[in-house]
Amino acid sequence: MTTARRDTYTPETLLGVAVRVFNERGYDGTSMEHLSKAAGISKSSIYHHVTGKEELLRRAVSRALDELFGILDEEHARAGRAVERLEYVVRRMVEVLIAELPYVTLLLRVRGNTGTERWALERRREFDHRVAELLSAAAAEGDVRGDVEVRLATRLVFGMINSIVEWYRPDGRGMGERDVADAVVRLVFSGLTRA
Amino acid sequence: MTTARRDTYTPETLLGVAVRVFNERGYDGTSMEHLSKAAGISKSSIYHHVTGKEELLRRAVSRALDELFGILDEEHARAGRAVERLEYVVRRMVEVLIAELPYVTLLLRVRGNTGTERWALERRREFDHRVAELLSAAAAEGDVRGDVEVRLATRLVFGMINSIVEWYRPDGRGMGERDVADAVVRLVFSGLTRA
DNA sequence: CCTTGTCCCGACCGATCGTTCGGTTACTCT
DNA sequence: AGAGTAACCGAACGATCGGTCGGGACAAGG
Repeated sequence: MTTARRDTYTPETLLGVAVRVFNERGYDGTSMEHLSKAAGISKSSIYHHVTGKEELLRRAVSRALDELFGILDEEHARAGRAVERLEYVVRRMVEVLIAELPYVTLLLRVRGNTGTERWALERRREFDHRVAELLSAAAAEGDVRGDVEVRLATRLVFGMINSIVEWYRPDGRGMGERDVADAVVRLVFSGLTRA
Repeated sequence: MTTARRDTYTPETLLGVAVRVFNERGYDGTSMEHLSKAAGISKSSIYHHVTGKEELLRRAVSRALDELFGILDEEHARAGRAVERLEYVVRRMVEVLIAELPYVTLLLRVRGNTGTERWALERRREFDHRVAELLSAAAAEGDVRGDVEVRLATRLVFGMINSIVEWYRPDGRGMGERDVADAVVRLVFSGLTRA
């Protein structure tokens, strides 16, 4: 049992392949046969590393959820004026979305057909709720406009941020995560209109 | 062949049922058996009305695309300052999304596994491009900020608008499409920050 | 009455689904 | 050299997939 090992799969490296295929074809649209072709091993070999298709999904969405909830525990998300904490969380969400792009992409597309998917949807709702509370606090402190309902605004802002997974591709020397985060923060807080 | 007919399916009424199930379970996650249960007729009877599963998808996304492209032909989308045409298109997109909610929802979720899905993706890209041109024109006329790239801003605005299908439910006397459209226009052009 | 066509059904098709199983290869450790 | 085991494979499982087929119920039109 040496530490150095290669050109063989671990659950983690197999997960990388699976998540990529899941995102290309959709979870339901991906068969174990598709996964085996993409991984270059036989269908039955996959079961040597993981218990089945659903474990791959669970591992992937867990990783994404852990990263997102981690944001809320960071210092800048817990101290200061609510509007500043909100801006920090928005910026960090963009960064996490891009850093963990395939995993978050998968998370944002689950429909709720299996137990794992329903659990993921529930945790997502919990995260949304935590951010909505931030926005609500910022409104109470008078730092954001009061003529748009908090719940509605939260959903629209989440919609903007989450849409990143639909088009961002990390091709060399396009825009970096910093550029995207800046643009999102600017649009969310100041809008399109000329400053 | 009288005109008055009822309590029997037409391709259109069957489509309504199918689109609802597609949105609940995902297109790939929906079997013809699921559809037959939801429609209350046998699986084989479905083939009396439509040629198969994919025709249902094609009819649904076509309807959504026709409504969206229709916006661009309306008078207010073709005359006036670009920024005003853009605001009109944004508002009308929200209205169409809500009026044709299940059909647009399905359109926004296609992945590209079949020919029909790839065609839908292509037409969506074409629509996005048309709106991006509007935003570009508004920037050239000096009415929107120049420090956010047009292509990036378009995608983010689309992300915000399209996210409506993920949470809007037409339950009686919640917020109407007018409220949502107002909020979207306000956020897109002026942002969250207190006016 | 009988024909015609609409609407629907149960039974069934070959293909593919996620998963299991028995066995083989190849490397590590003693 | 021999034992143990991690990584892998082909073949096959029952279930379900999208779709086909021949025929029955029923109303309209002659």
